[in-house]
Amino acid sequence: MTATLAKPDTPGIYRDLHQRLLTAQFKPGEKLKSEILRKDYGCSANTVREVLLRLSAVGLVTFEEQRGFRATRTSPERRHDVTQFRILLEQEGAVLSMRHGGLGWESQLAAAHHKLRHIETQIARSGSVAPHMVLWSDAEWEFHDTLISACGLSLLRATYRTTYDRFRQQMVTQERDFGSDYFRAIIREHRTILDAALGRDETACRQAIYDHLKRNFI
Amino acid sequence: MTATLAKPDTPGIYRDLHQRLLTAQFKPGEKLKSEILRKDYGCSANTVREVLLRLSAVGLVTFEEQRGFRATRTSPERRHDVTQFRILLEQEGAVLSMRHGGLGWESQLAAAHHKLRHIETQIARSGSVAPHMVLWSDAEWEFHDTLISACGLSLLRATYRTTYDRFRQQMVTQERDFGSDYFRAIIREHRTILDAALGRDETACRQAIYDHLKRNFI
DNA sequence: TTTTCCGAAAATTTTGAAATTTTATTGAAG
DNA sequence: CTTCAATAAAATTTCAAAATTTTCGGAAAA
Repeated sequence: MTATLAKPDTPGIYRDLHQRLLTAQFKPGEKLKSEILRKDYGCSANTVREVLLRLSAVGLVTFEEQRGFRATRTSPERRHDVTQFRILLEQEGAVLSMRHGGLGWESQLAAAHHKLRHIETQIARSGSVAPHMVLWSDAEWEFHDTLISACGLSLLRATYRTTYDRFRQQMVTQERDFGSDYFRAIIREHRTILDAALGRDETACRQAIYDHLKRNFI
Repeated sequence: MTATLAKPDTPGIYRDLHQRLLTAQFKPGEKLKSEILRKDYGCSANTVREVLLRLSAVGLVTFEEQRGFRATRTSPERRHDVTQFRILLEQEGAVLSMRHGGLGWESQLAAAHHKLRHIETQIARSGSVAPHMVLWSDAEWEFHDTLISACGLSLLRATYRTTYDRFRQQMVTQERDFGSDYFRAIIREHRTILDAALGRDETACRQAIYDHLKRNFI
């Protein structure tokens, strides 16, 4: 994979490393040596350093002065932390969206949910996630992002983005059963969130978001 | 000021620039040219770049691909955004602290408030903030940070730190009356927050935090 | 007058290598 | 056999300069 990029294209290197970190192509805590990555991408060590510095800004990479970069470690504590914070941001963002969002928001949310549901149904039927993984990832993100998109706070939304990515990074290494049953449950949960949001039921929406994510820290 | 630092000490440069950004020593939107800063600190352009990259990660500096760095702009919209987000994080953090915090937390909060109150009283008496500015800044931060310190979510606390700094950056440029009346009001507000927190009154605490910050976006 | 297009100057990004620091290895002493 | 120090190797950080891109100014065309 990791196609050798034509020219020292920093944004491209960033995207590629970002993707690799979110799909567990580095073991948690694994050292990210600029010398190695330099060869992977055919650029200088400094360019790699710059990208790693940016990735450490969003928490996917851990930086320690004078001792380089590592893929951020995973642990039950981190998973708990990132999950709880994600719940908090998503709940508050969703509630604000329900207050401020208009018909446009409702439509976008319904659209995002429709697409997500379609993909998840396919996965549940086929029983295997792998061939749909990228598609599903994008659709899942779009649904959750749309949910909070009308909150009116760009900082909340930006923080949610990085938190969502950290969440993914923590979970992708977790070996769990992603079979049909899992996805059938997920489908129900997304539907419940959608209904609560469109019904402007704040308490129900908070609960639905919690229920959707609680399996990740119990 | 900006003492010429002995050796290429990146953390020191970071702290100094951080401080300068929070005390409005750069105009909002002002270009931060590595060539200039390079001479200020007697280091290479690359070291400056690295520091600016890190500052852009916490939002104090704005980075645009191929067109360098600027002190983050201020605007009514940004002030609104950062204030609302700060309120949200502080309210949630405080409520969680009130649920999880024990006697240790109560003591620390009381201590932080005592120190803050002492400094604010001096300022209100003397009528001028300037000579106490650094002291007050530190004490104010410590009080608000302690308030949320028992929330149990390190990500919330870390996000609050950067949000608090962004808030400061947005506000320092605002020419307002920081006379005795202002500080007498602030003293009351901090006291109200303290009482609500120690009394474990979640609704009152939420309200007190809101009242403390609402002047910044109305 | 306004717009567009060149070329010069300025600024940013990237490089390759030197300087510094950390980590690993080896061997002597307890 | 373990502990510690000295040294060698490896990795990170910094530098100064080259390569690239943007910005600025003025002339030509509309």
